[in-house]
Amino acid sequence: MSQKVTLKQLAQILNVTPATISKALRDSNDISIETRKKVKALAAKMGYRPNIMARSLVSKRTFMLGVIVPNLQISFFSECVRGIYERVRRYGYEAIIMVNDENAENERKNLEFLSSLAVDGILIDAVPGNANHGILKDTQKMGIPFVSYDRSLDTLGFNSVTIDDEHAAVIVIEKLVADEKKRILYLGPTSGISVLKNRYAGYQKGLDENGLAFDPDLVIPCEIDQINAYNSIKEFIKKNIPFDAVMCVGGMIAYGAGKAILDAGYDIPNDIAITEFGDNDIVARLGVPFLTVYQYPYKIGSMAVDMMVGLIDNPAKHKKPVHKIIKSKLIYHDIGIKRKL
Amino acid sequence: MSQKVTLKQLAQILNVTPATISKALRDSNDISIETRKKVKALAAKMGYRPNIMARSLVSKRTFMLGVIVPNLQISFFSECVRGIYERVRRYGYEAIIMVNDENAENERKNLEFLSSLAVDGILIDAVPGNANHGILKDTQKMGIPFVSYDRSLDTLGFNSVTIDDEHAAVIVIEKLVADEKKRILYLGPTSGISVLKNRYAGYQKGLDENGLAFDPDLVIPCEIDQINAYNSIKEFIKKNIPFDAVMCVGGMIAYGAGKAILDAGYDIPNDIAITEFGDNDIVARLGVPFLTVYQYPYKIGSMAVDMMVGLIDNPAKHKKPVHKIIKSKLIYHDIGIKRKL
DNA sequence: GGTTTTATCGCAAACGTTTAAGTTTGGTTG
DNA sequence: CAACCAAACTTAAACGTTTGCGATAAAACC
Repeated sequence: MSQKVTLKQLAQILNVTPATISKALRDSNDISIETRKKVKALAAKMGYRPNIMARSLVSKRTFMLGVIVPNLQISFFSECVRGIYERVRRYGYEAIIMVNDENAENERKNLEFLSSLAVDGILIDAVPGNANHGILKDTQKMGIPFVSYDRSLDTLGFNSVTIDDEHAAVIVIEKLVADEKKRILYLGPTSGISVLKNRYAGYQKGLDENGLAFDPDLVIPCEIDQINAYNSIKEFIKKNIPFDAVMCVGGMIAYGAGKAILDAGYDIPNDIAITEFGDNDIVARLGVPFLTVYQYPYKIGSMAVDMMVGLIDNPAKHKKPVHKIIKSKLIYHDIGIKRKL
Repeated sequence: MSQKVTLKQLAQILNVTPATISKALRDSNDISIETRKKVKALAAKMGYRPNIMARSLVSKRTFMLGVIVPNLQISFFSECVRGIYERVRRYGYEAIIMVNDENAENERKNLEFLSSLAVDGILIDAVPGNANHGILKDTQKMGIPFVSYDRSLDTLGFNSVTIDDEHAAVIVIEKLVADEKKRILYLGPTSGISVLKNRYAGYQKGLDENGLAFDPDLVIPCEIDQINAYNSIKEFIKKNIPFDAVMCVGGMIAYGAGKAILDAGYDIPNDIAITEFGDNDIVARLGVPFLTVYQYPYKIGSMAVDMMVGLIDNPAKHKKPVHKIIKSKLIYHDIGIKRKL
């Protein structure tokens, strides 16, 4: 055993044709039971591993699902991925995980690779913007089905699994108001992907429903990036505009913002409360309590897989896109409270 | 454009053979410049994507590297993976990421899949135990080179990139002793993978060098699992054996142990200090200060890739296994300290 | 006993590429 | 002008599978 074992080699040893081996291994009743036994025994002994590429070339199925995820550092995403690959395996597929790092160029390469690999379907949490809409559309037309998770891609007509962002944002505001907060900052992009738009809409709706006036000065656009969030808040604090809470669109931003607030000497959450979406581990690094929207990422992932498998098995469903929305849950993290006996 | 475009189709349209298209796309100077232009233009227009499987079948190279990682929830691992895939891409490869979830059975399936995929090499952070040593050895013999990262696999003669676990553990003890800690628990497996053995050895050596007696009662075996760690500490506390610090072999364990200690009403770190390896986000969830060994996971990943590419390009290096050791850094996380102006 | 069935296997094409070797055409050389 | 050469393709085999169809022989049927 010093190079890869092939069907042909097994065939030669047993004095039959490769076809016989192939059929024997797949338990075709074209082949006698005894021959099957012999073949399987030899295959096991020689450590035979079928070549997926050769198989897929003819069978037109790879039983691989492409997964594109923004990054693996944010626990929300890694939980999604876990939901995906655990579920995928149950269906007899394998997940090919690719990271776009919130970068359209990377995502394009991911898509090109996955379509070159001829995966049976792609689960995607796409970057903001429409830079890749062309490739996405093309890839879909080539017969590769898509399901978008977390962030929906309505304009492309993909099936999707998302959360109730707008409603969740409203609930967050409600809770902040109940905590006597009155001047709530919104930190993050306000447009682009659906998630952002919905959260921003929820922010406005929440203010309205709770008798607070919308103040454009309290909306701070910033990129989805720690450093950028840090600097944005730092600059804002310099303006001396009073505020008592920051609603952040995600964990990275919440961490950067929280750090800036702490560095400025404020108390979280007494002076300024912070909230985020995703219940991300990284926010805990601040060591202060925070409010978060838990989005059941594992469930998002596994449901996206269910949807995809349905799509593959019954492409007719592709006609009308299906959108699943998962209900989120508000959580208050009491981190940093020292306990004593 | 409604199904996959192949070389053959392009050839038919341009009235040439598939071979011509293939060569044109790879800029062979077998083909005239104008033909090349025409071919490339058409390929772009039709959205042609080469079929990786067909290509790899003949070229015997996939330019894919398999990556096996214990999980993606622990930030140490996800950082390793980031180091890997970013580096891998620079070399023109793609990373196929698989998770074993610390489970030998999963890992076996991962290995079988990767070898079926005929990846050009496998980077592995293997599960404890030798359940898969057989497959690992076989897979290697079939011509797939291995590099182990984080955890080494000495007995199999794989190249490896690891950290200075033993020395790091000694430094941790040193620091704890400087903080007046005298009865230091060791929590986690003491044998199995190299990492565990080395940390345990460092624990003993550290005690010795700092004038503390080794007490087997202070060594608590437990699995690498939050719940298990929680229960282990909970049980230990019931015994009323005094202790003032816990050295945990990893983030999961540190989190479980820390929770148990807090639940029992103790103060961290004043009553009991906790330490871990990996600087994992999850420990921050406790909201208390902790001591950690930062292991430069990104560097571990990228160096493992360098090593692998070297191995692929020059298989002669396979003769004598190379072991790289990365120096770690001690960090004290001051989480949970409330700041005021 | 002739015919039909059944079991067991071989044959050969196909999947989409790559590549060494061959072919044709036209031009250059001595 | 014969001999050679380079340019620009084509041919065909190969990579490791799968699969429908055909072949053979033994068994079963009436």
